[in-house]
Amino acid sequence: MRKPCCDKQYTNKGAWSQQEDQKLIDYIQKHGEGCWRSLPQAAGLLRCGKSCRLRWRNYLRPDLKRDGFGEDEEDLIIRLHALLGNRWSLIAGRLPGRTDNEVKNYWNSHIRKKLESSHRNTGFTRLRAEISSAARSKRQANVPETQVFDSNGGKPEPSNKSSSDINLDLTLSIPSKKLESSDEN
DNA sequence: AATTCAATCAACCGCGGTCGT
DNA sequence: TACGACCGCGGTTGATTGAAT
Repeated sequence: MRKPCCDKQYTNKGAWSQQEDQKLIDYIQKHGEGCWRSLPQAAGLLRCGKSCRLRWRNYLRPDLKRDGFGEDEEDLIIRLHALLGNRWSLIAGRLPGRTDNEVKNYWNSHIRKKLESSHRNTGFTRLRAEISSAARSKRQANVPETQVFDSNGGKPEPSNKSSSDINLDLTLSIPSKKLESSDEN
């Protein structure tokens, strides 16, 4: 049987210090993202692997954008959320340099309120209608709302594409590479 | 200037799927 | 095949910061 991933008795919790960050960065730069279970001990960190993974992926990764969300990103999140629901990791996968946690936080703190208020006014109404109609046509084709991959190799149906020029191709791929070629980022 | 409240975001928790023994 | 650990994900919490009073 496997050993437990960490002994919680001997792990730190809470905010990460600069030294901890540096240890994690140094270790991953040398050895890459490997086994999170053994990483803390190997890197000399008193953290559980889960915490290291989260810190790296949400904050320390060099390819992360640290600036605010742009309008196009916000628009894309709204559209993807309409298609995927709360599949934050999938949504983040279409946004280079963004993490699932970041997208989730942004949705909960900004977009949700914006959409709620726009329901009363109009702002996003047209967009929402567009999204709903796309979702409706998918349902009519007997595709569950969150089932965006088809059964033959993961390629989405061409008809699932919205009228927008935003890339809603949900084929599994390395997002940054794929988007580098199609986006201006 | 002090206090209160709301917004934001990093981090934790628990669950489900996958994989190793 | 069963059991249990690992990994990744989504939901939630708590600390911090800024605005309002």
